Amino acid sequence: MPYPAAHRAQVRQRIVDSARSLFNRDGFEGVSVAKIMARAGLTHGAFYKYFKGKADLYCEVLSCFFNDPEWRNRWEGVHVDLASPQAGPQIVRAYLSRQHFENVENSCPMVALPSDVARSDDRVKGAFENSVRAMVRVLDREITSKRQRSESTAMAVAALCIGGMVLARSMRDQHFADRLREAAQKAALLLGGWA
Amino acid sequence: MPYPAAHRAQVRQRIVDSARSLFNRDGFEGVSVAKIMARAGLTHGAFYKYFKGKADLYCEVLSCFFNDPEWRNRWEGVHVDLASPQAGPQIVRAYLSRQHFENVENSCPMVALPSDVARSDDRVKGAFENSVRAMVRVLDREITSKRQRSESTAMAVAALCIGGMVLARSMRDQHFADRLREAAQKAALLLGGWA
DNA sequence: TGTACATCAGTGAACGCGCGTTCACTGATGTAC
DNA sequence: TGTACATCAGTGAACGCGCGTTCACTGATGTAC
Repeated sequence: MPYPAAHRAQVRQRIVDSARSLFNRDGFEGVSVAKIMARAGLTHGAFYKYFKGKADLYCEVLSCFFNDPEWRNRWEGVHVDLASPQAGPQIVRAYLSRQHFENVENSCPMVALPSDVARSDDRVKGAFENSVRAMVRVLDREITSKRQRSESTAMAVAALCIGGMVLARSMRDQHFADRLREAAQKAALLLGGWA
Repeated sequence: MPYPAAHRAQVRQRIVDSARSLFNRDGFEGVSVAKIMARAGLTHGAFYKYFKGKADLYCEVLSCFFNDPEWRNRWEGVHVDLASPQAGPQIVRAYLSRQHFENVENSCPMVALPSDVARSDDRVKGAFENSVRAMVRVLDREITSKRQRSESTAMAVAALCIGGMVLARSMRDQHFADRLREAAQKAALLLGGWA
């Protein structure tokens, strides 16, 4: 077999990385297959050797963020140590950090794409739901160590993290955006019992 | 002057109403000028007699929801009385109600469109920001009556209302969506001091 | 009341464009000998 | 080691399509007389 097996996996990953950046920045409909492939260093024709269609790639992008253990190191200067007893507040602070706010391309797709997803089909929603569930699970574990019946709280903290960031990103006035982000952070820490 | 003055205003309003429903359902890029006009009972050519372009109409849709006092009666069976001492919790319950969740076309555009807006230009963001500010202002007034320094809390409650609904709308599993929505509602009532 | 007319609301063909996807092809690669 | 070859990664022209916007035109309307 010509070409080493690793080649295919590497190229595929390059396409997914390119797509995540571009979908985060321009949304599903704002990005063309040709642009994704160009950023990955290829032309559009090769795309269909790797994916069934544009929607398939979208699902993969939506699934890969919280499942990828690297997400914690994605925003420069922001530190999350899941083994620390401070993991809960660390996650909230990282998620609602200015770094995450500014780094749109390396953003969590849950912040950049939720209204797109709400209009998509069940496959896309399923991929998105898995990411939300993963986030709620992590938060839940950090909260249960302190109180009982925390899943509802974990969901609310996730909604505040994601919703606060979505809202802040849609503001024209950067100062108002900062205040929204900080208000969400403060309330999330309060809800989680970390204030 | 042929045609009564009211005619122009009525037709314009029909276009805006049509656009709000369609943008809510399919997003800015998912809706064509021709579809908006067809729903308003016209053909696409007439559009440019009323608006400078598609983006202008989008700004108008984003601005008109909270400024329109009718928003409180938009979801069947949901009651909000701003004069009542219970106005705060009433707003939260209405916003995070199942009726608002299900009625996508008559939804608040802040729920249906935030990730679209985050990718748009400053005019669009400005229109969206005005709606968010209007919501925060209403919530703030309801909270200050109970505590001091509440603007940060009002912002967090708004982020929970909007963010909780955005997230719930993006779920595949309707049961999980309900739980998210109810968790956000519970936490928002707690934060507002109405629990 | 009836009629000619100016106004302007609305129509629909046309424009240039970028899209997702297909497919016949080119050419780089590792393997067999 | 050198060479012929099978495999398949990648190319780019082509397809049908829907888009936002423009514009010359049609025709419904209220008004002037």
